[in-house]
Amino acid sequence: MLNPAVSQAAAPMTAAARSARAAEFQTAGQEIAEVLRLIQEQLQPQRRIVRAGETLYQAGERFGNLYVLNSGLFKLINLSSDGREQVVALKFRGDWLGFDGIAAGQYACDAVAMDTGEVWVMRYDAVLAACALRPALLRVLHEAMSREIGRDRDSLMSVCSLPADARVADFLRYWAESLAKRGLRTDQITLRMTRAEIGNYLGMTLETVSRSLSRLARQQLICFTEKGRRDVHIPDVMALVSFVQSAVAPAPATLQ
Amino acid sequence: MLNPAVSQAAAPMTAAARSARAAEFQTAGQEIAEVLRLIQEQLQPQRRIVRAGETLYQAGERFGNLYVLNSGLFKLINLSSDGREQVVALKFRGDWLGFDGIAAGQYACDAVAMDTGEVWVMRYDAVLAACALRPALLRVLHEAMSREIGRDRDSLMSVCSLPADARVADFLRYWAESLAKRGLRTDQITLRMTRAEIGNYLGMTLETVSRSLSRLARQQLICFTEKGRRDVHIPDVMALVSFVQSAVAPAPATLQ
DNA sequence: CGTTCGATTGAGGAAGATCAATTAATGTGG
DNA sequence: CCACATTAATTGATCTTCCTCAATCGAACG
Repeated sequence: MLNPAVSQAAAPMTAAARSARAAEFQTAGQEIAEVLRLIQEQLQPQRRIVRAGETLYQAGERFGNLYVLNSGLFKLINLSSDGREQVVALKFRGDWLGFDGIAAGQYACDAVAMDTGEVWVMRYDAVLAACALRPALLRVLHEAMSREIGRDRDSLMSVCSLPADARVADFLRYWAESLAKRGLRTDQITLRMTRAEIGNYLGMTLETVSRSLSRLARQQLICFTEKGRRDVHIPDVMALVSFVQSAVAPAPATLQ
Repeated sequence: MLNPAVSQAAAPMTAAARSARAAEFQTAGQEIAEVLRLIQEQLQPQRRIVRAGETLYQAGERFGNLYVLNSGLFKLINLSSDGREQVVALKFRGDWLGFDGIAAGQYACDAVAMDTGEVWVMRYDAVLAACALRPALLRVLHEAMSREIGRDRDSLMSVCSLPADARVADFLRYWAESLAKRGLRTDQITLRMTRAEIGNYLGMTLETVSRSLSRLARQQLICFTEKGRRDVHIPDVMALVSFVQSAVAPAPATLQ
């Protein structure tokens, strides 16, 4: 978009940087588990099993609950007043859902499960009451909201400043790192979105998504499993990071 | 981008819809004033005058304060790990700043004043303490965070689903409505951003911003004042809304 | 009054959208 | 389990939007 697309093999990363990143994710995974434990203890939330395609809440619906994802995967679909609709966020284990409803007293988007999962349901009032007794819980709540703000802005930056291939690469990186932070396998990703949905999320057409994935595969940054192109194997997440960087800082022209 | 650009004069809006929208903004303006009063009473924040160009906090700086804007105008500039930087949000009277710092314990962006203004400075801990005593304050805080999440997503949608001209129109509409909600004059806007900054915020080049503004002016959706092209006169905000809609729902082909 | 920075406008080119055809996966009823 | 229908994905050809490069103009400022 703004920057020239650079189609090049990615630069490698040092082993030190690699293990630092891995350690960071490991502690993050522990934190997520701790937070879930705290929520469970303090709020005794109602558990709800959702299946792929089920809607947790819908845009316009009266706000009242907050949700925490214990397992599974959600997409949030925003609708504008003029009828556009778009995937604006993805939610993984440990993420909260429903914050968007607090401001106006009604949810601003649809929360749709992309997989079977378990959601913890809590009345917002009950959360507030528990927070009043347990400051740690309030801190956790605010951290979650703050993280959501930060993530939304990162999405905006990706869409605004990266060319299509890098945007897809950054999307895969984000997905892989989200799994890594939760202690899940990161080399094999099952994309539970169609090309059209990915494109909708990233601000491009499904054809461009398909072409970008093909190009990334041709450059060995990803590979498809033998059965189906829904599963993506990422041999090295850092290579994706480097690829995005190389697209931003185009062609250093043998500078050192 | 995703949708075909439609260059047409905008459809008018009913007087009823117009006044409903105006009333909505008036009550919003009162709410903002009330919220500011509540904050002032409960927190007795330290006041700080900022001048255009001054930085309230910077990315990476240790988090500790939250801020509320009593007057003036701020931009938030996000920086990615690979060096890209982008305007990701604008802040008006009554808006909070600093939420992005809660999650990681350090701010994630630069907050830069675009105008002389007054900022209220509060320790995050002090805010939490006050919230513990006054549930209304906690509600206000959460509403502000929720609104920020919602706004960020609207930005994302605009960038992902609108062609350049509509994106600029939507930007002007957002700015005008932000002023309207605060009881300020909405027909005359002083853009305190260069074309380059606007383009950076909207994900397009400064030339495209310039051309889009020229086209909007040619269609009488905006006009420039005699002195300078920094001031934009918007004769009818609703016409901008209609223009964006017409770009989304392309050419109904004389349907009715 | 020249210098500088920002804005405008034009010409050409490139990334990505659109249209279209083909192939692969998924599902359905017999 | 297969034939068929349906939906998703890929790939190619063409067209549009917007980016890039460049020149000009205007405003602000020392």
